[in-house]
Amino acid sequence: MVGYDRHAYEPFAVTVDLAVFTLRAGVLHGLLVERGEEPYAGRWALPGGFVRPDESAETAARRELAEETGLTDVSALHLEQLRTYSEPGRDPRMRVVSVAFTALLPDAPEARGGGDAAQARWVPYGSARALAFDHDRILADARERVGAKLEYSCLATAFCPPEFTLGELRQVYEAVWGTALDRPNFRRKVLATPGFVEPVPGAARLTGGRGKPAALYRAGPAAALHPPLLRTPREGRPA
Amino acid sequence: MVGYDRHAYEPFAVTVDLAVFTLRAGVLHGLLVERGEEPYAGRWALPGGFVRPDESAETAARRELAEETGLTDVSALHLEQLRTYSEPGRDPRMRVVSVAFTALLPDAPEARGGGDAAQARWVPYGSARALAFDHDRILADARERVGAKLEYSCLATAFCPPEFTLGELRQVYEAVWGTALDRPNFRRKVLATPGFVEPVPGAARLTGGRGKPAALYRAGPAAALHPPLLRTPREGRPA
DNA sequence: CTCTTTATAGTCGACCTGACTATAAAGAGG
DNA sequence: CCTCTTTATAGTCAGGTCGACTATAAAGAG
Repeated sequence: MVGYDRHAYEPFAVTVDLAVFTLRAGVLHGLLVERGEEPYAGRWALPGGFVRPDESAETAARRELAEETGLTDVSALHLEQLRTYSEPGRDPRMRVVSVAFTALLPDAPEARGGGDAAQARWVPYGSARALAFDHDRILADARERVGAKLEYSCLATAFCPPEFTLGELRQVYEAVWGTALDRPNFRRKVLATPGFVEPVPGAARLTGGRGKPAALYRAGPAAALHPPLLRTPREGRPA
Repeated sequence: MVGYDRHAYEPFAVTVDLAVFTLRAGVLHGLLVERGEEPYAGRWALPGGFVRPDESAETAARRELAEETGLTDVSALHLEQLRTYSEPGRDPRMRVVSVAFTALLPDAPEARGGGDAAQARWVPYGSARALAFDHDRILADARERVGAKLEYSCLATAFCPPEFTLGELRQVYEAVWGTALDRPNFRRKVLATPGFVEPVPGAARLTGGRGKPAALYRAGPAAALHPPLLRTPREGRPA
């Protein structure tokens, strides 16, 4: 970044795009909005919008998410920069550089449209196709990144409510990776990792559906998983 | 990215910044350029510059690196997006969004200044302090990212010439991690990972300095390390 | 009451890893 | 020439991790 004044520089439009994931009934869903205007009017796209002059990209991402989806506690969700997409021609009208983010949500409030979005909807990841711009690729990149981070970080708890069972935590891995995990082994691994989860002390037990009630856990203070929980595909029902 | 036409959007300047690393005599070095103009005139900074209207950020990164350092075979080096820095005020004069890249070089040709850089120099990582703008942070983020990627990818070979010894490969890990590794264990691990390295067939043996001559290896086809080579600090001389 | 589903405890063997010993092959310096 | 140092490489050994698997407990469905 040397010599601003020697080269003429062209102004760019800078936007943020958000790949927001959640789990609904054990299936990975992404948040999409329907475009109301050209180009790609009527097509589904990732939520996002322009960065304002006084904002960082992170701030803009939280604002746009709140505006377009009606999510309230935007300050609490897990937000992480994915990468920046800058290919010329990715927007047919002008030169747009977009900083993409990945966000993870525990609960899935039915999204409402708002702001610039005609409507917003949670779509199963496998059904999110033919999005506007290069958003197919951004969404795929985001899923791959999330899958990789599950291996060596405690990111999975970001998909869970404040108190959760180990079965719910396991479903996060199974949904994102698309593989089935051995229940006892998963339990042993998670409990053996210091700071990953900690039991809810009040002997609280609860369950959603059938089966033996499960103990509740909270996310622990750890951020990284050492050693990691590796993705080793196993034949069997893909969750 | 919905509704370009409803919100006024402000133009931004978009730049690239490069954190370029290499190994010289077993020590991690970063590439810095001296700024010739205000602001931060005379201060050291990361190489980089403005993205042109017809370029992607990746293309701009390779061009700037060639211009400012005289590196010739820019197409071969390992270049990877780090993240984008967009805080308002990170440039005192205007709103600049910068896409940061990390690059790894095997050999370290003495860098020459050029383009906008008054001069370019390889600086030991520990001595690269008080850089212009937020480049201290970018450089630190880049080193941390490289260190993490050494664990679960075959990235280390990007620091090595086409043919290298396992001792040279081990020095990469030791220099970036700042820890000493057990020689026999490192060798066992690397050779046990399929596709990480493959022996140079022609019974070629060579060495640089003292000690028994070492066998030569080439980078293999693998990109990921499964299972990973974990960073487990050990007391002893920090390389 | 039985079947299904889920949670949880535990076992067993293969494999990985860290720590360590030993041997080989070069240069440095007397 | 001899010895010391340095590096490469082979191998050993014990502890730990992990995948596969069995078993038991506790709930709901029918």
